[in-house]
Amino acid sequence: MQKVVTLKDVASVAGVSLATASRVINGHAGVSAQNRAKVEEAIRKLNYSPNAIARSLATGRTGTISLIIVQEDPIVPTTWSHELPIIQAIHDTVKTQNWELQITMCSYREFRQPSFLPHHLSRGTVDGVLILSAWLVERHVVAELKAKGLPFVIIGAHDPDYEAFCVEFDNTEAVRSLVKHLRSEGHETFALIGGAPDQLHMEARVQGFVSALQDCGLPIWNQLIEYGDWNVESGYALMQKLIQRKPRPTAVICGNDYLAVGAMQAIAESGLRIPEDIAVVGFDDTVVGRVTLPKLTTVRPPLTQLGRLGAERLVQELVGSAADGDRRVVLPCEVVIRASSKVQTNQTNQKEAYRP
Amino acid sequence: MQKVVTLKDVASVAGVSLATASRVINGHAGVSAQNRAKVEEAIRKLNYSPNAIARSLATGRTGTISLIIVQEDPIVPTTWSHELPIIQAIHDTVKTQNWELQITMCSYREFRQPSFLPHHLSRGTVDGVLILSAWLVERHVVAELKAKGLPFVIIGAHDPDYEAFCVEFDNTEAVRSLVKHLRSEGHETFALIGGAPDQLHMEARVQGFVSALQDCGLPIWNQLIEYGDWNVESGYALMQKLIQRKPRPTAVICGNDYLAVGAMQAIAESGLRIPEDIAVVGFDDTVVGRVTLPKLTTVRPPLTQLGRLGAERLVQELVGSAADGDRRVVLPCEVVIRASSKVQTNQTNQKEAYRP
DNA sequence: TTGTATGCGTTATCAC
DNA sequence: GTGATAACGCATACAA
Repeated sequence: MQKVVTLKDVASVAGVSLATASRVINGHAGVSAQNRAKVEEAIRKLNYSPNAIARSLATGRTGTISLIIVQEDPIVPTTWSHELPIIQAIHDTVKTQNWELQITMCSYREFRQPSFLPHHLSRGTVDGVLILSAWLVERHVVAELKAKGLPFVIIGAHDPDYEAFCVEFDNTEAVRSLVKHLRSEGHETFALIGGAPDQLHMEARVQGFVSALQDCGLPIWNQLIEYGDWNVESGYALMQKLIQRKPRPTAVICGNDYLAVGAMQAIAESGLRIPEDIAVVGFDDTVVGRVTLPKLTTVRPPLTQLGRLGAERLVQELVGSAADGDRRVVLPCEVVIRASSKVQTNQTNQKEAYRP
Repeated sequence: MQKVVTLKDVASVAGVSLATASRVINGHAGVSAQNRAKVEEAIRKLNYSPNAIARSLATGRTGTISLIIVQEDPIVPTTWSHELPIIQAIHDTVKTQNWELQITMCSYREFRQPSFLPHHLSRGTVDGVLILSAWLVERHVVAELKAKGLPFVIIGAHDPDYEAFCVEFDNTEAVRSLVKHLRSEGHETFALIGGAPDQLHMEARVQGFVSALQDCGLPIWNQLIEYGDWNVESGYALMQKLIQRKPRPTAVICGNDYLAVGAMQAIAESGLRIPEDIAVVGFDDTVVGRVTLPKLTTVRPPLTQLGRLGAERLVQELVGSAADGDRRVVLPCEVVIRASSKVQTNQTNQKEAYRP
């Protein structure tokens, strides 16, 4: 337990006042080169580093950002694969800009409670907040943050009135692209299976699904939409139901790759062929979609970009350099077409580079 | 931006001194019931909550724990699936005990640099440290933390001298169990493929592999050990090499499930059967092992327990209730036997419940 | 350019 | 029981 060295020590060793030492530390102008050198020497000699707590108390700024990760309850491990690149990008961006990151995870249920935010943020230990959620961020949350004067950014979701800055990706357009692709493969009977319908991205995908079918002039009764969980088992079970339908769908869009893999298993067991009898597409481009046979057509959301943009925006807000741009940023997704939705014309079993 | 209410406001509204108000807040004895009530009333009325920063400065304690996640460089997303349950468990444990969690990720290369820890921890903003790593935590890191008087716990690794408290799981014994299982299936020629050999758990697995073969009385030349990355592509490539070997291994133990899936693809392409010609087993029990055909035998490490125990231990240390037990905790793994290593005797295609 | 003095919001140590 | 008051370590307005 080494004696903790304070600014006072530095000042006395350097033979200057506390104020001068402080000025050097903070790079303020108006210090003679001579004194500056002496202070820097003392700092090195004493191996001094400022106490961030004391500094925070004096300045009113903490230098830390709170990341609130809103999750399913109970937690679904498979959704993690979707959130991780976002979190990673947030972390890297925040750290690069010399901010600390404090992470809190909570369920959507907890997050909605009126007492959650006050309890979590009343400590005065953070300067800004990032909310990573798949659900609507309700008005009272936005109001609470605004009342506290805490800058915040919503990542992956938005608030009902689009009052807050948010960055999302375009789920609607992604599904529309999938439908278009499947349509070009000759499909006419579509189904959609997904996880919890209360999540915003699911809502957006359903919307894309419906609107795309309308655009194609396909009758509404062709819509077959089923909800379950975000996992393999759910995909399996829902697909079994779909196979019984008349007319049987020939193209199934799944809310994520796990659902899709489950669906593929159900199709294979029933003796039908993929994609000849039923085409399957997933969402998220996770590794499971690359180890199935056939490989899975899927959607690759710009997760890293999402996290980076959200974090960058918050930091800008915090340092006061935020431009007055659109409050809502919607990023496009990339559709990755593989064999599960496209009948191979040439037999070149193209090797695809592994993309994490 | 609402006016921030301080303890002074509470005291004046309650008509007592700062000290008395503080005593009530902190639940100290020696306050009259009458004054206590008045203060509590004022707190409610003003919606007061203490400023954690000021409190930290006064007490010298911050109430936050730093979690340092040491990762591959560049980051391998697949290792995340291994770390996530640990992180989740750490988070939940820490939060339940009313501590804040500050998370930092860094590469092993960064972590090793002598300047990393000082830079990261010199701010005085954390009371304790959790290190989540797959690599050896070097002496200078341990020394640095001890010098700072910061309690810390190593999760998933250890230091060279076992001076620090650490919690790991038993990789050696897990591989020994796998070998024993495969031996009982009649295998005599074993191979091991894994990721980076510098990681501690890989080292331990190799050790288990070698010792188990010795125990079985199998000649050392039968050892076939190959290293690559932790992903599907690596498993595919390494397996292709192994297939060429004479004698050809009939049982392959893979460092994780992704490697195993890649290996299975290579075996399938070569026209060999799993498990009749070559048995394959993985590690980690991730979802990919449940969507392959046949399903993958694997090892399920006690990840949640690992995180919980580590975090609990640190908290005990911080509140001074740590018992003087073993400094090293080694948790057993569970072997999950599926069709990729066991020739089915009965044709009941048993449905296994999905376990995240 | 430099130093003195005050405040940041708490806790804790005294006297009372 | 209670209330001044001195820390805690730093930043900064102000005076010099």
